[in-house]
Amino acid sequence: MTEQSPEPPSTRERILDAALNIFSAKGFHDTKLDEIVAEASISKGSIYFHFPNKEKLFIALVDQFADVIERRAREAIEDEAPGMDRVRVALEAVLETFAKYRRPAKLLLVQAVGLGAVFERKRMEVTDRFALLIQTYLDEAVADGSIAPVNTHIVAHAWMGAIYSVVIQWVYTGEPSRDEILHTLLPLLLKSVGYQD
Amino acid sequence: MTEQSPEPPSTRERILDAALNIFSAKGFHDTKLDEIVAEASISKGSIYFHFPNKEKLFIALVDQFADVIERRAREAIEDEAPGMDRVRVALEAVLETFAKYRRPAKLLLVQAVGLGAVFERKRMEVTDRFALLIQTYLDEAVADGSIAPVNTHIVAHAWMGAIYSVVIQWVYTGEPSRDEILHTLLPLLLKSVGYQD
DNA sequence: CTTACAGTACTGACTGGTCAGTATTGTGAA
DNA sequence: TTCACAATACTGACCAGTCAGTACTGTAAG
Repeated sequence: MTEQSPEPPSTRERILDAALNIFSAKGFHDTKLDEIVAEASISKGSIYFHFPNKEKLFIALVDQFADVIERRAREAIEDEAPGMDRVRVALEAVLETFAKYRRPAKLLLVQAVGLGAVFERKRMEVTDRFALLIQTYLDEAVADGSIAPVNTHIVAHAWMGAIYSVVIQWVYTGEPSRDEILHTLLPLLLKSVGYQD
Repeated sequence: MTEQSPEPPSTRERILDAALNIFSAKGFHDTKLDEIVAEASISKGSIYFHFPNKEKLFIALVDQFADVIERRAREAIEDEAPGMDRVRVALEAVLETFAKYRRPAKLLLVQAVGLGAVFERKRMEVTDRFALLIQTYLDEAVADGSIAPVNTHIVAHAWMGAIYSVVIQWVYTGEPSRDEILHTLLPLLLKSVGYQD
């Protein structure tokens, strides 16, 4: 994730890196802290120095990636005028980001689901955050007449699910390709609210 | 699920019932077999008489509900002529079924995700099964000219994700209502491939 | 009909491996 | 010598899975 460091990565970063690798591959419960210790070539004590427990370590990774996604989307629309173009570039940015980070994508979209109540809340928080982001821009587009009025709340969730599902499929199989996704999914979503380029 | 029995439910059924309740509420790992034992008023040994282990018990529930969904979809299209109408009634049937069975829906869409490798395979199996079903009917619709040619594989996965996402939202919050979902999501999906009633 | 044996369904106290988390000690920089 | 950080050995709660035993039903031979 953080690839600008010229200095050797800090212990904390090495833990996060290793944790990301193993959590994303095996899921939360099947990952032993001792595996992370081995992968990162650090000690168990270090993990508990930098993180209060296994759960918080996992959630730190989820938050980290959710932040990246949201930041990229916001950066992308920065110099677009309000309207449907904003929606388009935001979607492009999100899809690009997922495509670039396969492991974090799997962590967020697959491994963070179906864990107990604590994680459920986190998952809903992230989901709502993304859905609201989409909804805001959709509402803008409705307001300025780019698209016809719709229940943007449902549309936002439907879009999110569509993206998630296709990205998950890609995470597992490598298919469809990044380009195919962009060229099929993007028009599909835009058409679904009656918008054509 | 099986509501025709006049006799008291068999032990096996009581186990499945209790397991559904608890698994769907707390997830796989946070559910103790002893809780299922208490809820079903049976003994721990009984579970192991009827099921080889906890994992298989969970998967039995997943399979059970996946079968129901698929059966209802197939029944619904039975006397529709090929074309986009089949797609529409199948979607309606699936949404109705999810709406009718909230707990199994949560089990399938949330609790069956993010568990280890064994469950991953099962989840993909179910996902592919549904996606292929949708894809088949979409291909029919393309073939007979109801809609323009598209990558039906991607569309199928996108639709599934859209449905999942909205249903999950409904499972947790009760919103949007069954009717709202039908009246917003269904046109949304149909429009996404350029089809209008 | 009754006794002996067998098969099936179920019980619940017990066990043993696992693994998150802790206690303790080590170390090198300021 | 202090303090931030790291290494290691250890603990004990937890819980899936086991198994010896009970209950009940069937059945067939004497």
